[in-house]
Amino acid sequence: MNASDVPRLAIGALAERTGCKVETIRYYERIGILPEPARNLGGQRRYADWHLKRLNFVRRARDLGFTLDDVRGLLRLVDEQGHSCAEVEAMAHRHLDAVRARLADLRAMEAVLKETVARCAGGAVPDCPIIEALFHETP
Amino acid sequence: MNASDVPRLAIGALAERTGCKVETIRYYERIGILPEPARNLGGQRRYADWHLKRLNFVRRARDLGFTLDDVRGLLRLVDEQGHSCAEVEAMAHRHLDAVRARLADLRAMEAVLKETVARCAGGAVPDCPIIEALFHETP
DNA sequence: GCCAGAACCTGTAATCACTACAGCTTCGAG
DNA sequence: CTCGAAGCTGTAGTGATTACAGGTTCTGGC
Repeated sequence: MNASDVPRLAIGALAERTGCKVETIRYYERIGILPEPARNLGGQRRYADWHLKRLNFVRRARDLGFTLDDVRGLLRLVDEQGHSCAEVEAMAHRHLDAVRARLADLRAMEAVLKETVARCAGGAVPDCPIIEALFHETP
Repeated sequence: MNASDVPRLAIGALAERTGCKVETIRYYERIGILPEPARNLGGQRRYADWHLKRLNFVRRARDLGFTLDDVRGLLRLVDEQGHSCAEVEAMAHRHLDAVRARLADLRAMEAVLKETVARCAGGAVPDCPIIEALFHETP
């Protein structure tokens, strides 16, 4: 048995080391993102080092905005044999495109909000330019 | 009775004119965002022009990223007497800050993704730099 | 006036990615 | 041995829709 296969981390310790919440870890197990760990005699989860690595992988991918379904795909590419790096690159590139689309949306939102807020003079609501804009402007 | 109070629009027509889906309109009614319209003899919803205006307001605010709770707040400011424009401006400004924070997040994500994807050479998965990055890089 | 099919009705469940709770058991330090 | 922290399972709630299922009503052509 490899040293990294020895189950020793309790779920709280794993949470602390990965920045995930305990509930999230159990959730990932339930939906098949994180494999079931060993249990001690009392029935509590005990994680090995490879669980730690895998969960960190998941968390980093999530931080970069990949969906859990994306993560499932990435993990499958990691686990199975015979996939080319190009498949990973394609997934990442699709995701990058999605991020850029969202960025464009947000930039447009920011511009409109900034412009609208700037017009506000602090008068009464009936004449508020922000309200007016929402009522009348067609985007 | 004012002309804009005459109930005449069916829900489908309202959906078409606002860009909302029919189900969304019924949902807004259920959660109290859009007041209950009149019904015809057969029990179908018939909307007046002010419903159209109000729903357009909601849709524009949502397009700018306000939550439905924000929208409720904005509508309250519009409906009630005695609120100052400054309250609206404060809400909009808070929202603008949130949008800018999200923009910063996304820009960071974009940078990491771009850099990571660029390192990919198309080899086999075990050596894929994207996978490596996810496994090993600490953000 | 009749009929087909489109539009509408209600109520409920699914989505996504968690988060929170209730009510219990187990662990580990003193 | 005791006690509080940490863990367990199962379920329900979040936000903002969307998607049914299974029924009723409307509308345009004949």
